[in-house]
Amino acid sequence: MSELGEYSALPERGFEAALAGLTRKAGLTPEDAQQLHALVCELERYPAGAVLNSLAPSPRMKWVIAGWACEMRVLPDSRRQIFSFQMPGDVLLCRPAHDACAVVALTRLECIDVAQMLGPRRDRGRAGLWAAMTAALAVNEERKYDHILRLGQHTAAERLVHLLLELRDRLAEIGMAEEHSFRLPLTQEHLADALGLSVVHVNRTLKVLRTRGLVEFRLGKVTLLRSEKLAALGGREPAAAEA
Amino acid sequence: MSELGEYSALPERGFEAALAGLTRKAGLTPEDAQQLHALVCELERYPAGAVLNSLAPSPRMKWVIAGWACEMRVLPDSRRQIFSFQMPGDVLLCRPAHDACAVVALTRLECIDVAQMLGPRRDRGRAGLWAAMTAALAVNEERKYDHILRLGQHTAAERLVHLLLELRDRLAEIGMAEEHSFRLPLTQEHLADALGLSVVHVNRTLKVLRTRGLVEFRLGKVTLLRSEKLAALGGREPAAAEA
DNA sequence: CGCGATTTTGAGCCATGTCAATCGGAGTGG
DNA sequence: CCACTCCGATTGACATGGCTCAAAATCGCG
Repeated sequence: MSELGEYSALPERGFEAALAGLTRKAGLTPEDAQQLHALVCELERYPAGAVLNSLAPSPRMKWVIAGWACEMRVLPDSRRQIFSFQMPGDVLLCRPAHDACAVVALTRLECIDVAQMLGPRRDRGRAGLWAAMTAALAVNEERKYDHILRLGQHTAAERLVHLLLELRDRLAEIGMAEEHSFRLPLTQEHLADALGLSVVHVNRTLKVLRTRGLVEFRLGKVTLLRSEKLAALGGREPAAAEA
Repeated sequence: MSELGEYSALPERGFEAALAGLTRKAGLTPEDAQQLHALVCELERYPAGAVLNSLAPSPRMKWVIAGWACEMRVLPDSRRQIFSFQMPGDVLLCRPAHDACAVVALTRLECIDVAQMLGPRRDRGRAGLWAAMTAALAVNEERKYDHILRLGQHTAAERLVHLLLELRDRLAEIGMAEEHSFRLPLTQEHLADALGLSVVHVNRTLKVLRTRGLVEFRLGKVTLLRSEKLAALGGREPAAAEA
């Protein structure tokens, strides 16, 4: 499990991104932001590949500052399904390991355990933060509808494009995407596990998209071109003619 | 959209089932149950095919007493995806129509608008009910993980069996399933839309399962035989040899 | 008894999976 | 600096699950 690129070389930068993400999802007040900033010193760090599920029976909420994580489940025959990806600004719900899914760090991960921070003093002016975290969690749930749609109705190319567009938009919201490209610390195998495809087919599909001049994906960097065509392919606009 | 069988011929029967379901999910106190019973007079009724999404911008929570519903989304090219099924005892979240998904009644449906009932008087001893409804909603969310797994990793037969086993267990919890069979007011097309398969292939797969003596599905009644084999197929047990 | 909805079946095609080999880059030890 | 190794990306050959089109066969209902 190598890391395609370093995330959060600058902690402050990571915090800004995470803050932007949470604000977008939940409308933080400046005071909330202040309080969050004060908490950064209590950062939790995990190496790539770490499993974050709580050992205790009660779930824990963690606010991601830097790095990527995912929810996944592994079947006894080693098939794997990734349910969602989390990036800075997202909130993770870490439940006991035997639960619906495991939470795994995909890169080096920095986060704050929200329950730990807010739980004990929830009523002393931190209700706003709590609500924000909950709202962020709800956004995660919303995305599951898109994911089910991808898996149930989309073709391989559509799934790939649809997911990449989602990730681009989310990264753009936290200022981690450029106009036409963004860094993606995922392996083609991760994409395959998320999209219900084989690695080989993900690769072939990427090749097709590359050939059509729509998507570049090399060295952890994704470039998306011809947004209109892509949007059509990803099912965001009424379908259009072929490229 | 014809109805395969009448649900809730006996309102009281429906209420008992719904109560059992909610209790299972949220641990109601006897007082809570009493309060719920008092609310039954304010029942909402919808015909099969009705769309329940709220017109108002705020979401509404509805407790299903009798009948089936589903969350679904229709793509511009008429592909359809069903995200979840709801039966008595489940709680529906009806959001504005342009949202992530539509909520559609699959049979005649009877339910109680929880927000309407509990919202205004939430703090007067009804907090328990509110919590129960929220807990029930969370159970719905949990099931989405299984659904994603089905769509992403399972073969047609596995998806079908896995879904039928889920529905059987849920019906059993509310006393609406017999030892080896239960009534299922769904069309093969509904199953197809939920499982990301074509109707034709659902039909063929059912035929295979029928031939193997595992599943009968006729006239809205499902019969499941040889549970061990089924469980293995549905991925509930470590895999076993062929039937 | 006829109609619309659903279920079944057949034939043929295409998307996607599997198996297996190669390639390329990054890190490691000598 | 080179040989080695590992992981991930690519590619080819081939198998097959699931889709489409189209037509019967059934069922529920008026």
